[in-house]
Amino acid sequence: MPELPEVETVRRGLAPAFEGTRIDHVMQGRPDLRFPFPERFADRLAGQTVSHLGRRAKYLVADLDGGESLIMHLGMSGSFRVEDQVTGGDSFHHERGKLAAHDHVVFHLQSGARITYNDPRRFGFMDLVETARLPDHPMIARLGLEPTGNALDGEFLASSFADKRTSLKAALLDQSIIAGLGNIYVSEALWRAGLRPEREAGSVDLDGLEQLAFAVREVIAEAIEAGGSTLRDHQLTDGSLGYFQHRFAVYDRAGEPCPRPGCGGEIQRTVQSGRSSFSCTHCQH
DNA sequence: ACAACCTCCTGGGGGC
DNA sequence: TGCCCCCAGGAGGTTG
Repeated sequence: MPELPEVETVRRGLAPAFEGTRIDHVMQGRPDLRFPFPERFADRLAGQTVSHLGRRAKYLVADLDGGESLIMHLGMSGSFRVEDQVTGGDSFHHERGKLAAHDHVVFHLQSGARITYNDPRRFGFMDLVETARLPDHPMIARLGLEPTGNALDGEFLASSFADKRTSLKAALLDQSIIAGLGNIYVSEALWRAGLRPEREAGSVDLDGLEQLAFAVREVIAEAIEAGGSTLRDHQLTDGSLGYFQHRFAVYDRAGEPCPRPGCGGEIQRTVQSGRSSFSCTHCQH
């Protein structure tokens, strides 16, 4: 699933089609994804206009002019596609209820465009909440710092990681500390900072944490710039691909030489709480 | 409170 | 070709 850079890329692709156009109607292919859709989901969206499509961590948030916000999470395998100016019988076909495999929600817009949410594994979800109560939503309320701004620095990590016995890997995946990192960018950031994923979070000194904060912000910024990473499912909303995966230093590169100049180490895959970590045996400590 | 599992679900790839 | 097992970008829930 998409991590923050992929979700931000999706947001940028969707915003021009979504914002400022009325939602004529919504087709919903099933009653639930990871969770049940909220009551009268499709009816509540019909006739509304998306005033702004934003993002918080890995969540997309579409503010509606009726005072509610639509929260969308892509889970592991969710994606959107935008089809402009749907023409002829194809559109008619869709409105009659024919959905392609794993298409779960179709937004029919007044502009004539169609936005389709597809999610094979169905770990994603959508919810509606009063915009004023968005900060209190259970999935939003506990989120930590965005890794995109100045607030994420060594001091912040020092106070967040103090006395933490858990690994750096687990601490960086904890969305209540930094919100938006996932399995790929945690491995990449730790490699850039020269820190082992298994290292106890509370054991890193301030200098190391400053390097880590810098590495997280840098890798996230570069990945957003590149349009995210395309592994299996993630594509941009127009069907094109992000290309940050070509710049992975360690992710999914077990057995390859460490790309750090002069290092000479080998990248290894380890498993922590059931998830893969990739790191260099030589230059990460 | 914390940390290490397990779980939801489908599909792709590798080994035999 | 088929089958079976493992793996996958998330994260809430349960266990100890």
